[in-house]
Amino acid sequence: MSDPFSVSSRTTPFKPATLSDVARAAGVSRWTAGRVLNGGQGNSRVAAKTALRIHEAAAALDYTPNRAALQLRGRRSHSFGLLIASGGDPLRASLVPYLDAEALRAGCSVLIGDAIGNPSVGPDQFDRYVEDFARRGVDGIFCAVHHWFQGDRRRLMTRHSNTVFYEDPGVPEAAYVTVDLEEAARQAVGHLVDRGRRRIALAVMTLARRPHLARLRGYQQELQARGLAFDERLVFNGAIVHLTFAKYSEQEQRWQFPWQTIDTAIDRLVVDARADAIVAHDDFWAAALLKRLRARGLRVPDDVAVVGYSNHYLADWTDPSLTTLDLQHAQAARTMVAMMTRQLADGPLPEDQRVVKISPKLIVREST
Amino acid sequence: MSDPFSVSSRTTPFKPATLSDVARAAGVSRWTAGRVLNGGQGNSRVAAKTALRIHEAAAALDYTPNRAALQLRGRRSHSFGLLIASGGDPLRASLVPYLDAEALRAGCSVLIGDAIGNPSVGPDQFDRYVEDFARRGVDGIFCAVHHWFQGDRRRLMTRHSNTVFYEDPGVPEAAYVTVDLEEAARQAVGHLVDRGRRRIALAVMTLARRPHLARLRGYQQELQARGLAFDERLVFNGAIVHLTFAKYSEQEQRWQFPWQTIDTAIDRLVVDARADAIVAHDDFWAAALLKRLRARGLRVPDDVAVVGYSNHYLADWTDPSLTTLDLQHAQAARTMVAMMTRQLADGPLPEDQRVVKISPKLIVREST
DNA sequence: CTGAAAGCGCTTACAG
DNA sequence: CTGAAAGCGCTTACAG
Repeated sequence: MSDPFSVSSRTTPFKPATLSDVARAAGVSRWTAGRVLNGGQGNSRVAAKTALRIHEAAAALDYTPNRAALQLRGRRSHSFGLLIASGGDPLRASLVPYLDAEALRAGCSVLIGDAIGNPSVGPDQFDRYVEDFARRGVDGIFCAVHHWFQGDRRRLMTRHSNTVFYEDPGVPEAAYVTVDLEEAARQAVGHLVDRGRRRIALAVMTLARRPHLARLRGYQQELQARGLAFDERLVFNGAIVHLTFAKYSEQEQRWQFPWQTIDTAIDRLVVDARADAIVAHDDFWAAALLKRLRARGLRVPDDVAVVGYSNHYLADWTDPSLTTLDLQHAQAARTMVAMMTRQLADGPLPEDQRVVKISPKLIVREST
Repeated sequence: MSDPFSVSSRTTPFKPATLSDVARAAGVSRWTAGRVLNGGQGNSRVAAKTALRIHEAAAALDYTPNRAALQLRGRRSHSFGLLIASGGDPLRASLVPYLDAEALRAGCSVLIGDAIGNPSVGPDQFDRYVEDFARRGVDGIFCAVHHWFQGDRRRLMTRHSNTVFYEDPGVPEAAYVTVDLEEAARQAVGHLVDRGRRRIALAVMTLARRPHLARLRGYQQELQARGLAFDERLVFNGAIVHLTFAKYSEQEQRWQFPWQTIDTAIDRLVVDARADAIVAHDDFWAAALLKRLRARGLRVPDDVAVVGYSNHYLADWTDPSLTTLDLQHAQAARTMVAMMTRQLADGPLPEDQRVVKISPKLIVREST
C-alpha cells in the first residue's frame, strides 16, 4: 500500500500485554499475578517480595487489565451512563464536563446518552438508553434529564439500582442532588435589600411545581427577616396568566420564548405594583425582562433591578450584564459521583442521605 | 432486608438470554445460532427455515449478544470515543447531542471525553483519553477539541486510525469536517448589501490562522461580485492591535473577553472608516459590539448593522437579537459519522474525500 | 448444511 | 503460599 497512514496502522498493531505475559516475566503463575494486580482481598496471600516483582513486571510491560475479559467475568465495567438532554436544556449541558471529570477521578468513563429529545431519534430514546446501558454493563447511571422529557424513571431505577439524579425526578426512593431554591430566593432578595430596594418582586413561570413553591417560601422568609412586608401583588405566577409557556421546538432545537408573558409580568409588577426589583425565574426570563424593560424606556438597574437564576453563558452578554445565581455545577457533579460511589459500595443510601441540597452562589454584575 | 428498593434489585437480577439459550430453544447448535444472529457472511450457509426459527427464538428470549464476549473475541465494540472540551468552548458543546444521535443510528454508543481543560484534571487529559479509549476498544474517535487545547493529535491518529475531526487539526492525512468560512463571509456580505449597506466592515480576532484568511477572501469576493470597492481600512485584524485576546479562565471556567479590542474596532471601523455594517468574528464579538455601540449612542441596525457567526444561544437574547450564521451542527454530525462509517469499512479515505466543507446558514434577526 | 473443540483474557473455586 | 482446571459468552478454524 502506498498510503503511509494505513501502513503505519498496520505495522504497529497495538497488542497490549496480558496477565500471562506479566506472570511469565515475573516468573509466577497467572493466579498469583492476577491476585496481586487485579485481585481485591487475596493479595495478602502473596509474599511481599513476589508482589513487588510482579508490579515491576507489570509496569515494564505497561500492563492494563483487559476490560472486556473483566466484564465477562462479572466484574465492574468502570463506566457510568449519563442521561441528559442538553439539546433541550442548554443549562444542564454544562454538567457534562464536570461529571466526566469527577467520574475520571473515580476511575470511570462516561457513556453519554444525550440524544434525548433529538428529532432524529424516537420519543422512547430515554428507555432505549436505559436498556443499552444495562447491556453494556455500566456500574451506574446519572440522570440529569428534565422532567418534561418522556422516559420511565421507575424502570430506570429498577434496571439500575445505582442511579443518581440531578433534581428531584419525582420517584420514591430516588437519590438526587438539587439546588436549594429556597436559599436561592433568600440570597437574591437579601442582595436586593442590601442594594436599597424595597419593592422586590418575584416572577416565576409557575408555582404549580413543588420546587417553585420553595422559591416563594425563601422569598417570603427573607422579606420578613429584613423587616419588609409581603405584598402578593409583587408575586407573578406565569402559569396563572394562561399565556404561552416556553415551548421547546424540536424542529429548530430551540426554545420558543413566551415574550407576551414577560410583558404581562412587567405590567403587573412594575406598572401596577411599582416594583423596583425583580427576582426572575431564570436567566432567560431575566434577559427577556431586560429587553422588554428597555423597550418601555425603563432603565436597569436604575429604575428596576433584575436578578437571574443559573448563571448561563448569556449572563455576561446581556446589556446590562446579569446579576444571577450560579448553580455550582462542579460541586453538584462532585456530590453526584460521591453518592454513586457510596451506593456502589454500600447499596442504597439511607433515607436521610438520599437528597443533597446545593447552595447556589450569587454572582453580582451590572443588572442590580 | 426491609428496604424494598434493595429487595427489588435483588429479587429481579437481570440475567439476559445467551446464545446457548437461543440455540437450545431453536433446537440447533450454538454455531448455527451464532452464524444466523451475529455472523456476517456465513449465514447463507444456514437453511432459510432454520434461520427463521432461530430469529423467532431470539426475539422470544429478547436475546442481545453479550458485548464483552464479542469484544474479547476481537469484534467491534460498537462504541465511539468523543473528544471535546465543551467547558472551554460552549459553541461545540451543541455538537454532542447530534453526534450521539447519529452514532445511535449507526448502532453505536458514545464514550465522552469532555473533561479536557477542566481544572480538576491534568493538562494531559487529552492523551489520557486517547489511551483509555484504545483500551476500551472503541471503533473510532471523533475529535472536536479546539486547537488551543494541549494534546497530541498525531499520536491520536496513529493510535486510532479511524479518527474524524471537527475543523482542521493541522495534522497531515487527517479526515475532517469544517464549516466553509469563505462561504460564510460571502453570505454575510451579500445579505448586508441586500439590506442597502455599502461600507461593510470585517472584524476578526486574527488573520494569522489559515481559516480566517478564507474569511477575508470570501469578504473580498462578495464585495467584488456586488460591485463594491475593497477598502482595507474596513478590515479589522484583532491580532495586529496587540490588545488582549479572549482568554479562557480555568478558574472560573469562563472566557475573559477583550472588551478593549472591541472598542478599538469601533474606533477604527465606525468612527474612522465610517462603516455602516460589521461582519463580526463570532457571536461573542457581535454581542460585544452591540453593547459597546449602544454605549456610544450608536443604534443597531439603524446606524450600524452587525452580523455574527455560529448562532449560539445568546443570539436570541442580545438586544437587538443577532443576525448570524448557523453552523449546521446536525449536518456536520451526520457527515462525521458517515465518514467514520466509511473509514471503518474501507480504511482511510482517499485524499480528495478527507475534507468535507459544510455551508453555514444565515439566520436573520433584528441586528441587520 | 451442522457439530465439537479450542481459545479470547480474565477470575474463582478447588487442590496441593 | 502457589498451581491446574473450569468457565464467563462468544467466534473461528477444523471436521464431518
